[in-house]
Amino acid sequence: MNIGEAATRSGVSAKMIRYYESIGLITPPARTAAQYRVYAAEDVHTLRFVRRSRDLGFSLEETRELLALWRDKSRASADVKNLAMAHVRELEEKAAELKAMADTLRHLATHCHGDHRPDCPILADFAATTPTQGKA
Amino acid sequence: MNIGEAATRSGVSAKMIRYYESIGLITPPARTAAQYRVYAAEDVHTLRFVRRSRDLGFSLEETRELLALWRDKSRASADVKNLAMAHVRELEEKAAELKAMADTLRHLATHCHGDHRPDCPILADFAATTPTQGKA
DNA sequence: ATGGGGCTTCCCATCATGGGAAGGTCAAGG
DNA sequence: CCTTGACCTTCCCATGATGGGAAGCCCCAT
Repeated sequence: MNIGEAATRSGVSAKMIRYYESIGLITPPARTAAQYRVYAAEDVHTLRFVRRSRDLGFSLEETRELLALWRDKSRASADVKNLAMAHVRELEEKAAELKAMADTLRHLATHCHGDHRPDCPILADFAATTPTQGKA
Repeated sequence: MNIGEAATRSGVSAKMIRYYESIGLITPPARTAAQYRVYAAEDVHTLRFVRRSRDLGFSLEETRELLALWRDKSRASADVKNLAMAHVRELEEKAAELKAMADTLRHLATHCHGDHRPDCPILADFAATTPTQGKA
C-alpha cells in the first residue's frame, strides 16, 4: 500500500510517517520503481504503536525506546513497566502544575469584580509579584 | 540599569528581554552611546508582569493582551476576568488530558507483572489499539 | 491522451527558549 | 596608561513535533 493508505489506516499523517522515517524511528520501506514508498500491513501496526505511544504523551525518543522494547522479545516486562511508571509520574506532575496555575488564577479571579470598573486584583497581582527563583 | 541587572531583578533572562523587545511585546528602552540598553525601574515592573503572566501559563500573545489591559486604565475589569477565566478553563482542560493519559497508562501498568518475564500488557495494548479519529 | 489526485523532495513556519560566536565596552587594579 | 575580565551588542542555529506549500513526477480512469 502507498503512504496515503498507511496514513489513513494508522492514524499517522503521511507527513509524519516520512518524518519518523527520516529520524530513524521506523525503518525505510521498500520503494517502487518510481520511488513510491510501499508499506506492508505490519508497518501499519508499527505506526499505530507509535501513534498510541504519542497519544499517551510519550516523546518520540521515549517512543523509540518503547519500540525497541516491543521488538525485543526477550526483554523483561519490568523494564517496560519502569519506563511507563516514570512517565506516569511525569504526566501527573505536569497535570498538577497546570492545575496549580489554574487554581491560582481562579483564586485571583474570584476577587475581581468583573464589572465595568477598572480595578482588577488579577492585574494588580501580576504587577506586584516579585520574581520567584526559577520556575518549575 | 543595564540589561543584566534588569534580568536579575525581573527574573526574565537577558535573552528573553531582547526577544520580547524584538516582537514588540515591550517597548525599546533608551540606549547609551555604546548602544547598551538602559532600563528604568518601571521597565523591571513590566518585565515582572510578563514573567508572572508566563508563569501562569499565558502565551506571549495572551500576555500582550494582558499588558494592554494593564496599561489601559479605563478598561473594565470584566474584560480581564473573562480572559483569565477562559485561560483557567484551558489550563484545566489540559490538566485533565494529562491526567487521563496518566490514568490510562497506570491502569495498563497495573496489569503488567513487572518481572523478568517478557509478557507485557502495556506494549500489547500499544500494538493492538486501533486508531481513534483525531486525538485531543 | 488528458486531467486530477497522489506521490516525491525541499524549504519554511510555529512557540518560547537557550547556546554560542565574533566583536565592542566599561570599570577596576596593576 | 594598559590589561583583564565581565558585560554588552548582533547574528545564526537548535530544540520538538507538526503542518503548509511549492515544484515536479507518476498513475489510473475517462
